[in-house]
Amino acid sequence: MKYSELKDTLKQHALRITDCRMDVLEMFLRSTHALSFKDLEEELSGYDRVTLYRTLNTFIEKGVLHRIPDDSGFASYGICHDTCSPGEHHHDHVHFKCDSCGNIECLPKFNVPKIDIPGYEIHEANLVMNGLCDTCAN
Amino acid sequence: MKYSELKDTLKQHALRITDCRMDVLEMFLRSTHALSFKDLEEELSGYDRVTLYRTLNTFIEKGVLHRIPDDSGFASYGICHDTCSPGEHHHDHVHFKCDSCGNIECLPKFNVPKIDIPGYEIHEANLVMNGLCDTCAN
DNA sequence: GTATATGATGAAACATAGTTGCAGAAAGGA
DNA sequence: TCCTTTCTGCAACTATGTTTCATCATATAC
Repeated sequence: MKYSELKDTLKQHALRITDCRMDVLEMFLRSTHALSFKDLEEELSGYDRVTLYRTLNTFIEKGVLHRIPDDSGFASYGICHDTCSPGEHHHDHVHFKCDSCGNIECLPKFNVPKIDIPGYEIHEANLVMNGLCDTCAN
Repeated sequence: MKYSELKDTLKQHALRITDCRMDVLEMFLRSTHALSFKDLEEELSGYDRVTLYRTLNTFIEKGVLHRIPDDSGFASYGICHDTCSPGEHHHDHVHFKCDSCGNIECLPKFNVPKIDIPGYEIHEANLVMNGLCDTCAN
């Protein structure tokens, strides 16, 4: 990923260009799967824990990343490929967590089916699947 | 809920009859929605935090309760209405969390749609919806 | 009913995930 | 270059959940 492209991405989201943000963003764009806080902390050990947490939260606010719920309580984060605006995320894709390697993937090809519940107002739907990914299953 | 029925339920799951388990079970059977740890702690303040956590974990192991994933990291728990055996849960119903009152409900009438991902082996699927429940929406 | 083995409880300490306040440093515009 | 804004690092704090161990209760065998 080119430095100038990373910079443009940050600017597009009205974010200041800082070392930490550049490195975090680069790491997400390079990765094929979602990243946990632990992943970031291990690879970007030069930054303070707090700064990494704040960077993640800022990215979520500005629509760069989305939080992926996980039954184990560990949060993971994925790049927003859709058109997410600050404060408003529109993700209707399925997430998958491999029980073997632990990787979490966004599956943009699979949409969460719309379910209508009478009397309820649905704002968001998250579908997380568990099992074995194509690498671990074979 | 009758005392004798609660006792039978515990016995059916090979669990010893204790005050804490009876009270926790009774609370779940009485509630219309899923309960968080906080809910339990507030209402059953006579028991130690640790005991409540252990009771919940035991119930999950034995197939009495199931854990409901939540984007905010707070775990919630719901009664297993299906035929869950110790160590093996079979839940294919949808969960709903109200953004207004915070209540989490199991929706046994709505099943999680089966999605087949080529090369993947799916063991479990969780669908959590957010929005306004029928009480808060009207 | 009493003894006994097994399992449950409470208290303290520990572990982990995430947040807040504040001083100093860096980014970006004038 | 100056100045305002906002990031960063550090320390301390909060919240959620777990482990250890001594004590106590439950179920079962006698």
